[in-house]
Amino acid sequence: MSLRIYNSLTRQKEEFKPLKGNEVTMYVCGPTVYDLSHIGHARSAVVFDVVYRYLKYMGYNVKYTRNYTDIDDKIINRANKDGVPWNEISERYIKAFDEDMKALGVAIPTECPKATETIEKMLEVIQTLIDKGFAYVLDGDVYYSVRKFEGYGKLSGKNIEELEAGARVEVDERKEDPLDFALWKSSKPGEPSWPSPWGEGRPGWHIECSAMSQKFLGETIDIHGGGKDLIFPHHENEIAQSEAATGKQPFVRYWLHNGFVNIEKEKMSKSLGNILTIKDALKNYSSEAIRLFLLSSHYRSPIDYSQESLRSAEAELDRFYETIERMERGWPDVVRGAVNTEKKQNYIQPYINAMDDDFNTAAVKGFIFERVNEANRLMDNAGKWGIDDEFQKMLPRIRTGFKEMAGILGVFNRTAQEYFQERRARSPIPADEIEKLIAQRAEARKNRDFKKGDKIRKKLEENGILLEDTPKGTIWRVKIG
RNA sequence: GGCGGCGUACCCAAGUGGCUAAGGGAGCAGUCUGCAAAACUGCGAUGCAGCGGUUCAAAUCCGCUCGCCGCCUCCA
Repeated sequence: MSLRIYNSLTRQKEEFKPLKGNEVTMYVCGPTVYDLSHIGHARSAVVFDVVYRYLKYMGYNVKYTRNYTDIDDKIINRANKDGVPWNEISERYIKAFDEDMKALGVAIPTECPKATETIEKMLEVIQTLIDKGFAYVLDGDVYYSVRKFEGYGKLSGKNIEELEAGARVEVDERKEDPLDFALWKSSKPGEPSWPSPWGEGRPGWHIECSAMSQKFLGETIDIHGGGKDLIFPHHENEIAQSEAATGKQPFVRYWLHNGFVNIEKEKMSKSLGNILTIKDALKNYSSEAIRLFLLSSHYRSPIDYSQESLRSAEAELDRFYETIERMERGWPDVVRGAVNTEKKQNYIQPYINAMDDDFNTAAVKGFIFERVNEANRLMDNAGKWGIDDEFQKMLPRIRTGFKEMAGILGVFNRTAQEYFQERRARSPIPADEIEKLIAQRAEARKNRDFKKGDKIRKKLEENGILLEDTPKGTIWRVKIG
């Protein structure tokens, strides 16, 4: 088996083969930094983070670029509203985005260029488009002439005539065709601007990605990702710009698009007022739970952010880490036993097959929990009858498999101690107070005063603390929800 | 109106031609426990929206119907 990826352009799964040997070039549309990032941005970032990690895991040398759109109407509007310079807005939200990414454990791409740092390349591409007759200048604006590009609509499955008929955009009468889009916008007084051959102005939205991908990754790139909503017009326009400018097809060999995040069954939108920022989500749930939730369905499907689904993710993490803790506490030497490479490869094959099938992280999660069950069963038996060959053999393999996948998914990758420490940090009652009550309960139990002991346990449970009596003493954890 | 997608148990979700339809959450019962918790075991879809068709064989392919959603405008 080898990696197969669903390509939005051809609408089918295709075997993945990089253009150049072992090197993979990948570009993902980053955020427009005019406000805090929301859970939808988180999904896109996490999904492509896993793609990036998996490609590296497979041994590819991956060059991954994710941009910041730091100049745009929305940023200017926000700056005017707040009464601050435009770049204060973009810098503020780039910082916020970086914090969010760090919190979610998203690896830093090879390059994170800002649009405003790539103006020169944009001017170059625009000039080429003008020279080749794909763009025209109008009073300091430059427009792309959509009809000149044969194949416009191939990604989104649209045809020009229908677009024309259904055009809902207010038509700028000066444009040669209502479908034409801006490559360069002349600036009004007081607006941020850069010098250009056509006068002071700023770039249109679509041109930046064509310019940045070309600058950092070359004229043809292997993978281009983004949310499904970017297919039209953004990615369609990128194709038109890039392929027209370079004369090379395809601009992108594999187009990947992730599905949306709904909130309690509703689309996230400003008008509904249900935008969930990453920071707000992190107030209620751990980053690992959020990440696991995001990877629990296939990346192309829509998913629903709800209290129930996030609690479910937390319950899964609890189950996973309790198993890990049990393994490492009970049989540390066995768990750390060596696994020979050939056996390991064999053993993790189901995981690899799932990832190879268009990054099926949900199936990977399913397989992990099959192994969690197996590990617990083995440990139950070992506890009863002692360890046998099967136990010696399987436990290290299971643990190794978890570690391999944890590195790719970016979840299940902590130690049990770290995990439970964080869970305990969310305790509604101070830890020392809990410890004190546990000691009191132990004393009562020693005196066979179970009534008193149970009362303490019940009181703690009412406050969200669960007790577990183990052979090695009583441990506590924070209840989910 | 055009384009695309989805509908699998109480909830989430994998499976897209062929073993008893993964896994998680919730629930019930049992083992363990002073009692619990955790863990384990068992129960839970005779069926994959409905109806037809193709096939030796379909949740999986084809057609129709119903329901839901996304894009077509800035949007991850």
